[in-house]
Amino acid sequence: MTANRPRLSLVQPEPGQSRYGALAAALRQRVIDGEWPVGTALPAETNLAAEHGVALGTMRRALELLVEQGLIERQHGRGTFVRGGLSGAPMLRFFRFGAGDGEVPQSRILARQSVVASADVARRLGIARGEPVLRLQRLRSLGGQPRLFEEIWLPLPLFDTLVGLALADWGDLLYPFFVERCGVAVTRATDEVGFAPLTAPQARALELSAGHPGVTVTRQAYDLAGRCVELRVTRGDAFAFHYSVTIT
Amino acid sequence: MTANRPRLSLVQPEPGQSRYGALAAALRQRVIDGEWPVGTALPAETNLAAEHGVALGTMRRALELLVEQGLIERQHGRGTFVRGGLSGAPMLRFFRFGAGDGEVPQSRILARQSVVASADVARRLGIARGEPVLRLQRLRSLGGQPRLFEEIWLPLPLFDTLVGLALADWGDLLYPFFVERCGVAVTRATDEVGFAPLTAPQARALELSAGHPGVTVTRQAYDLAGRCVELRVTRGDAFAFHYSVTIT
DNA sequence: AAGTGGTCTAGACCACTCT
DNA sequence: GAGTGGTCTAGACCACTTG
Repeated sequence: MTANRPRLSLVQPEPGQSRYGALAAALRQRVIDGEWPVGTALPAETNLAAEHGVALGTMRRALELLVEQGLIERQHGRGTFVRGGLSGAPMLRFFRFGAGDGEVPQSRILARQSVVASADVARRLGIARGEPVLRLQRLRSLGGQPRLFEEIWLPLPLFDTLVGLALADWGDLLYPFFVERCGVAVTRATDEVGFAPLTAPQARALELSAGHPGVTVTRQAYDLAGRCVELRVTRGDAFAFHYSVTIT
Repeated sequence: MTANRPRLSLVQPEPGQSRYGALAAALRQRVIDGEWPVGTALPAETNLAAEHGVALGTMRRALELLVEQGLIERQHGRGTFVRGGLSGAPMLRFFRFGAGDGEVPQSRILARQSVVASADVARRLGIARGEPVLRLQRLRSLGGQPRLFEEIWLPLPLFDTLVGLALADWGDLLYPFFVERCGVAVTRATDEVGFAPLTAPQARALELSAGHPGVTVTRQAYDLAGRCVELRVTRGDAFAFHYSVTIT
């Protein structure tokens, strides 16, 4: 009988790269390939070190790197786990609305269409112009009061399941919903914040007057492999906007 | 003759604290106490380790902590240096002005008064209400065009030298100026961003019309020891506002 | 009690900078 | 070549979690 002992898989750092850097890259790839799904535990560090034929300290250094990058999470006495994607309602960190502080907003899809990507949308999604995308309009409310108006573009082969799904089955938070229905985990996003008066349709959706001062947050969201999987433009009342930064 | 050999100074970690954590705290205190001024080099890690009677790896861990905290900077082959305070024109990262991109704005002090701190100013500066402060109004321009209007409060025993200093001698950047004239280095700051229409005087200073959409950035700046050494409220044109964040 | 990650040691060797 | 920080090793022991 053949023992199922772990293979020795050596990692060769590229010239100028450290061994722990190469190890981190290799482990990252194995996570991307689905070897350890979100929420599951990696092998113990001693086993990983033995498997790759490096000292324990070197493997620890590699794992620390992945922790810094937000890919994994370590818990003393329990293990090393693959982190899930972004989950909260991260858009709300920009806004302060009177009552509902920390409360999850209700979501309502106002429109859904399959369209072809315009030049601008294609550029931001990193796809070719004319590729099919799913376009959504969405209104988020707190305490019955409309607060955020969103336009969302999703690349289409990837999100096919959402094209026909009954709108009642959609969740109030999109990112956990993407994981559940499409297996897409958002792990990183960039937000760009700007100021502009609201157009008439935007203002109407938010129950404000046309030309009211508005904040625009343009988000590009990426999955583990670095593909852009969502483009979202959110608009809200500029007077409800607030944001804190610490600089060092 | 007594050799000037370095004393062995043991650091006792508090219960529940790691040794490298205690070491980092001890080194931080020595920096605050002025043992190694801004820009100078700390002793080599081997010497520091020997001086504190710990292994090299432990000392390295402590130094890594201080690097993460932004206190020091390490350069391969050169040494470990105490980081200077914030220096650039960090306010400008919020704004995009047509021509002068990356250019240092001209500054003009419009008003300077010694006053007593109001309740709000005192709270934000962390001093008692009624304490003396220096209040400034300052206009920053790019290419001759006024761009930012600032109100600044400085706690007064600390900034006494600035009370009578000829306004012509002030620099275009305040933080390097604070170091030079008052020995105060700003090492950390928090910014809070919000929108509000400009009041008539604010708009006048910026050559805009009263009620024009404005951005307000409220900054509290801190020195090495964690004291708040500046409160600054900056106002500018909302249409020039832009900001990027990456979330993970 | 067994298994996990966290701390600490004592060394070797390498890569970079300055003179 | 001398001095610095960066990498890597091989081990010991501790602290936390779980069955």
